[in-house]
Amino acid sequence: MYRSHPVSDLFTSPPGTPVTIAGWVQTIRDHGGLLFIELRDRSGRIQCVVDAKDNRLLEEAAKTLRDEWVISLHGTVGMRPEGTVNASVAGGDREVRVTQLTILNSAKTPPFPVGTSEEVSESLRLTYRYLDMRSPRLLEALRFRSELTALIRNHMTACQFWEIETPLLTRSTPEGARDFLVPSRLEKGSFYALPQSPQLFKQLLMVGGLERYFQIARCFRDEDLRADRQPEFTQVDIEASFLTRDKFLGIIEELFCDIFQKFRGETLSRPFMRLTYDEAMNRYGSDKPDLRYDLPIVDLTDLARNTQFSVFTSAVAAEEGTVRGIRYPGGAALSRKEIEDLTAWAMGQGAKGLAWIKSETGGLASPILKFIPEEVQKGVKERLEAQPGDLLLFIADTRKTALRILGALRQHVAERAGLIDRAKTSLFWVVDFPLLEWNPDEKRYEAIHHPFTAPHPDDLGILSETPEKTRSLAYDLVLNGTEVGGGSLRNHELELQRRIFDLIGLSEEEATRRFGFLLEALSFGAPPHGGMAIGLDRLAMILLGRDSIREVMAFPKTQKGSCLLTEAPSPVDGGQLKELGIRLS
RNA sequence: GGGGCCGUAGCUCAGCUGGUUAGAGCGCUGGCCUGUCACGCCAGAGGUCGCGGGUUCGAGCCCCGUCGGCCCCGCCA
Repeated sequence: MYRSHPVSDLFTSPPGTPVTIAGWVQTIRDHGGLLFIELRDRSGRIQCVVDAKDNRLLEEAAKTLRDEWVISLHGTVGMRPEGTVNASVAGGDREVRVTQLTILNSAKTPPFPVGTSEEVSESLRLTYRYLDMRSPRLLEALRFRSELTALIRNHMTACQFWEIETPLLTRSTPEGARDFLVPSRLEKGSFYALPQSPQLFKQLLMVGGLERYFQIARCFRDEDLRADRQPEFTQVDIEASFLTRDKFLGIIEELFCDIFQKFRGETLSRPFMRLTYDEAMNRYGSDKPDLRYDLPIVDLTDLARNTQFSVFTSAVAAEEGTVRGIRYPGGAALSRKEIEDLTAWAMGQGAKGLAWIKSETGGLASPILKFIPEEVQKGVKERLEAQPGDLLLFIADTRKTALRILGALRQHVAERAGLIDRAKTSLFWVVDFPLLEWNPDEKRYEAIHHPFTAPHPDDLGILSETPEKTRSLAYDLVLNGTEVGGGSLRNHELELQRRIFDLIGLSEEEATRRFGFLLEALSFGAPPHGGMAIGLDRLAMILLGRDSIREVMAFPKTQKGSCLLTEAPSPVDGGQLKELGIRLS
């Protein structure tokens, strides 16, 4: 027998319990004749004692042990003598008195300290991921993720959703992200693509009458990486038939209530807040604002018109021109240099400049005040609800640019001013996204969500005349300023789907060539349906408070998409390429 | 495609204005030690300063290129 208990069970075992435990040697403290072996398994660590005066041979064997060797120990649980209790660790009040030691495997000296909190470069940890995994930090993340996945699976199954797998070898759909391609041997010159998401399949499942589907689905996108983006990642993919948008959102809300109850002990109130896209953009300059703090963006265009400040007046005179501002609580304390840095930061975001006014106990202060009439100053102060000690910041630009920069500035300011309460949860829906967006480069409309998204029924009348003003039935779920999920109701009527394809400049032949199978499916009695995809990795990352998605994946890739452990991607030998009919240029 | 930060012993780092033999702590190896828990004490080994080129009497340090890691913009329906 290798073991009778996981280590953490011993923390509550009564003294005298005979136990066999197995794991890795965390450390050995050799006092010459008396040895302490700290044994680690995935559940925890326990101190084990070997005493030469009880068993000299055992003590000699124990002396040969080294860190990270794999051993099995037999002994009895005992309480530590008075004065030797370590209150700072779990199980620090007891120890295992060893009577038998089996060496299961030796180990080379690890390239970095294993299982400690010491910081080691991430690239080294990725190269030896299996060693890094032995640390509580990574074990906790992987255990949490497993429990999260289990809860989602149980919840969805209990709600009558069926878990269905969809193909990983599928066809390329050039709309959207870049595909990873897989060459076909049987049909040389043709390629499969790895799915960016199971989007089309889940709609086909609805046409197939499955009514409620979900999947913990791996997705692949060949785009540049970020701290929260990997080339392969996991989505909780969901689709359902015969549900209105609000009914469907309710189902997702129940899932998130379950998640927050179990993992945060937090009871979320339903329904979740619904923010329209327009509200989110106008008030917070982002379609995924962090509402753990408010700090709204304020429109000052009408006031700016009545100044002699040419930056403002010329911006306002331009098409779509606007002046908007934001409060930086406590920002009046910033030095000239700090304000310059802030300006440089804003310009890095694409701002042409950053106008500012300090709100002090004595009144306002700023180099631009001389261009601003008294009553306009008063209006600005009131509208921004400026308190003494605040710094007021202004961007004059087109509406779109001004909002985007102020949205970024809002986040930046909140971080700097320490306005973000980490204990808070901000979870809400953003709804009524626009359906389409004009792409000036390609001179055509593009789907904002994806081309299967249904237009808002109230806007069907304006779809043809002003496509860009048409709202859609798309929705995003935003958690603490991160989009954790998004979806939409789909076009289940063939004619409407054809109209959308037409609007995004997809000719009938092209639409048939790419999505003919879907269009045909829609013609065979597709039910009203819609769904959503939740980013499982991101959700786990946020719930654990980690700042990188790599922290919640067992084997993540680097920013250049390589796996330092397996050294993928790698060249392949000529024979393999020949078989596939591929010649490298 | 673009911007920024980083690369010195197994690990984490220091290394001044370019100066002679590149250091520390931890780890490792050997020895001692019977209540430690970052055990302690003694001794020892350990370096392609990421790589290539250049400037210089002289480069870990300056310049150019390159490789790798991280963060960001673009990109990610």
